Amino acid sequence: MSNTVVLKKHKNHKQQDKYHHGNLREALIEAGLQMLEYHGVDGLGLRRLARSLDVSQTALYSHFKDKTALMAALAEVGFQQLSLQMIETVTDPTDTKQRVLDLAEGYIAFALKNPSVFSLMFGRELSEMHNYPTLAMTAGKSYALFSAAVTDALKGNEAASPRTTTNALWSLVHGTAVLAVDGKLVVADKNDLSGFVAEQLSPLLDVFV
Amino acid sequence: MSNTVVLKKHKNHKQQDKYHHGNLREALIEAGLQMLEYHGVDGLGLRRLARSLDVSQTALYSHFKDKTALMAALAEVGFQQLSLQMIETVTDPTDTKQRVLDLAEGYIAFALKNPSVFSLMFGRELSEMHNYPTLAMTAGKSYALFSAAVTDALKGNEAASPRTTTNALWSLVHGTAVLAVDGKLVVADKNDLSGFVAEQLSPLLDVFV
DNA sequence: TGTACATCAGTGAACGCGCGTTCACTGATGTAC
DNA sequence: TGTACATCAGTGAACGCGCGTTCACTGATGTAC
Repeated sequence: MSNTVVLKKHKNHKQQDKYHHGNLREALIEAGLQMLEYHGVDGLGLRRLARSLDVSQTALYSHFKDKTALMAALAEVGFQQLSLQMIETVTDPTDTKQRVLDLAEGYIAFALKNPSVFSLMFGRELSEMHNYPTLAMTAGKSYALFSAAVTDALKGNEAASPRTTTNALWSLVHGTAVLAVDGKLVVADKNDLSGFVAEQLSPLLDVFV
Repeated sequence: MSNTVVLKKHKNHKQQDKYHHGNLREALIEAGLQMLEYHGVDGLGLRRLARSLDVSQTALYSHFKDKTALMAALAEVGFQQLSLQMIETVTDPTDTKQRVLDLAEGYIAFALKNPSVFSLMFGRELSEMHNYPTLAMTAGKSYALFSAAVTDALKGNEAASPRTTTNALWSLVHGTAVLAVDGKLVVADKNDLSGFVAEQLSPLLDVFV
């Protein structure tokens, strides 16, 4: 997260905490992400959120212009976590094909773990993403991560266009994620996601061989 | 559509029409599909729908148990139209590889033309799809259409599992549709969808060669 | 043929709900002198 | 060091909104006799 939690001095004075929260922006984002997963995108309400933090229902207007701005912030954190999870799933960075597969697995794992944030990140609610430049940038970084891996893996294969191949593979991974989240593709063994991903993706991955 | 429009006799008596609509169920579905596309899934409201048909806001309870039942009906019609569009897009049924490609194009064309119905069909709102057997069946038919084509195309390739390959290709097509609908993949020339689909899918379609 | 009647599609008022946003405000803070 | 003050995070009441669903009802219909 770009906005790391900073404990203000006066957090020690219990009396004063009742008025100035001191950390409301971060608290809103954290609670918002949780509420998103518990109650779905439709269940994310400003009043409900404020209630859950024991704060007046308008307090958040000191930190976000409106509901959309809050959602954009949530989506941005989502993209940061997505990138993180993708990177963390990479086992051997030197094996270019395996790297693509691992990034894909991280992508899908994130979607399964955070289905509502995931759908907020890619859904129509925030289609005016260009209104939120930092969100667009953060989303771009996630894409670049995958794009770079695919391009690397294509080295030596002059026939395939990196851009087209990236988009095709991204579609494949994204489609798998979406269908798995919505329960249309069943992940047999939840503890062996990498097995599922490999099986699901391998028939089409021979592009690289 | 399974429920074809039947003009009742009394439709000729204008006086009486004001009370008995005579065709409300079909009218609700038609108007519902329209409202879905105009105002999005969240914009689909029972009261708004009733208003648009000049009917009391509770009239629809004579035809649908509740809002979810109406949405299930809308989704079912969606799947019927999806199947139709897929079939209509097939050019040469004997060319097994081209048939897969054409069905995919029909799938994506439907999604682009009916983004909100599409997201209703696959979204979480109706995840209790098993509560609506005819919906599940109709959805199954769309899947079977694609599955059969893939299986045919794989004839002679003993290595590939039809089921796994179907799911992988479906994910690819579905992912392309979703990303295109949400504006993450840009369709350059709207009048040449088949070109876009071919370019987007071809790098991964060598499974069949 | 004419009439009594059951059926049921559609009415209209009311229920209770949660929502996003505005507004004038107040209390706590850190800072400049 | 102590005090006046600007800043601004958070308050609380109020706005107007649309929603899904319930209920007792009524009007038009087709049918059985």
